[in-house]
Amino acid sequence: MYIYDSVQKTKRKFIPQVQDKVTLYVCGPTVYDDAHLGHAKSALVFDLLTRVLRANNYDVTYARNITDIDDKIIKKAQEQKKEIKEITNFYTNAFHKEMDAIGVTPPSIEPKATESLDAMFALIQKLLDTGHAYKTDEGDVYFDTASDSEYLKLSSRVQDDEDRQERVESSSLKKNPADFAMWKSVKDESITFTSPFGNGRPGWHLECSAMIEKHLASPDAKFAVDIHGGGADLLFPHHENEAAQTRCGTNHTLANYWIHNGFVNINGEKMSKSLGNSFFLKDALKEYDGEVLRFYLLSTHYRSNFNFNTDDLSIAKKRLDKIYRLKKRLFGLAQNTDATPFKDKLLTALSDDMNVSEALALIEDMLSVANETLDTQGKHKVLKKETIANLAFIETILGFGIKNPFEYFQFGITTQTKKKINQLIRSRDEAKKEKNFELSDAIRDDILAFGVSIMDTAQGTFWEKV
RNA sequence: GGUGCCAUCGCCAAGUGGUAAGGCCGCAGCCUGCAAAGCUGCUAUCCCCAGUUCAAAUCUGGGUGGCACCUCCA
Repeated sequence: MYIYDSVQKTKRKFIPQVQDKVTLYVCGPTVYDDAHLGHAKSALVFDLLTRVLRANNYDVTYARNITDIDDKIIKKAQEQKKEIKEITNFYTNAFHKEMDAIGVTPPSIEPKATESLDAMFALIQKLLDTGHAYKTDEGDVYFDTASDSEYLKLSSRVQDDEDRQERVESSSLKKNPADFAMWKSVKDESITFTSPFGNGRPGWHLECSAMIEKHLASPDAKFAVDIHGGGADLLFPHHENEAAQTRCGTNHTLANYWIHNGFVNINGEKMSKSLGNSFFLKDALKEYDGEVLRFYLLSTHYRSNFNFNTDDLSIAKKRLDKIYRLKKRLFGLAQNTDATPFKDKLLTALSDDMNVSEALALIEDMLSVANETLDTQGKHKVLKKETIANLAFIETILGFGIKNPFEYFQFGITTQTKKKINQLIRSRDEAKKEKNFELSDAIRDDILAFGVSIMDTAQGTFWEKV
């Protein structure tokens, strides 16, 4: 297994701290709004990573947090005159539902900020005790970046105070403009949490360090986790600050390997909440099967920037269709999980920093060989058995082809329409039997008008949503 | 202004020192009553310039053109 480490900027052989066991932590969503395609991409990348690790026989503990304390959540709660919990529960549930729709396996642990306050308090206290943090007269607690000689090494940055001072609204009470809040005191009426440091709420970066310490880190481990991941924009300041807190407040370095996934752009522009061009996952799921979105978002290497457009999405559908068509040809045959050369090659490709492009090329080749053999030697039992094992492995490791192949091709078609289509197909079959091709072709046009295509096979006539 | 990433066929996209994967589209053919699906065949020397090397898309230097981060962000 090889992983590109985005901090060392090189591909490294993956060696976990404890043999056969992997700890993985990924920064999850702040639950104040619907998930967009970028959230989907990130979740898919780390879903694939855990699948590949598990296929390599690693016992993976995968934690992805839910940030349910945040200024934006509080703001939304106040605007809508709702309890914070009401907001966070709603979006957490929506997130889970949408992740399920694109085939993302739930993480092993899903810690929430609201359930990790004790761990956060402990970390703040430790950093105060060791002189890495200080409390201001206003009641805020800041991390003292000057006390950490390693600060900014993670993101390979150089300190640029002058610039930062201009750009960041800096509190005069901070010792250094780069210092970041771990605890923000709150004086107004907004919802606050009680802490040994007064009422207020935690800084964003704190929760990840605290949760990792609480749920994943072994007491004497050199690294708190084997792998830490998230979107490329999190490297600075979020991960830099997390790393500083863990380095100074615990006896380990935060992570051995860092993985940062690239962005999803729309029309060449970064999709972001502030730009207002977000494509929400829930909207995409109305138009497309979740698995098509999964295939599309995973079809480009995880580190590349990804330019979303519907043309490429429909190409992704065509490619996924091919997997399902082969499944249709083998429908109803006994499952098996035999070892095959194809499975070895696929695992090797994906174990090389998740080379999905190579994996897809291998799949295309496997599909061609299987289809060709089925065309010419329909009773080739060995080929059928092997192909079924191959398809099952594609399902397990990539999550492609998990549905009933007939239902897959009926996405978005209502029961009523299905009935009508089936009636028309029966009429057409009769016309064909009577060699009345003029009539049968006319009926076919009627069927095509429903936005489906039909195909005559030895097993009968089938239709597919285009 | 600082830091970093990228530039491969009409489009999407691997490959990162050994002589250009795959997909879409297109063309030709097989199959089909005709289609659809499936199958077969065909289509690039890698942004520009210079250098290193027996050998470079892959390394180095210089251009040009995109993009990202430096502020909440997956």
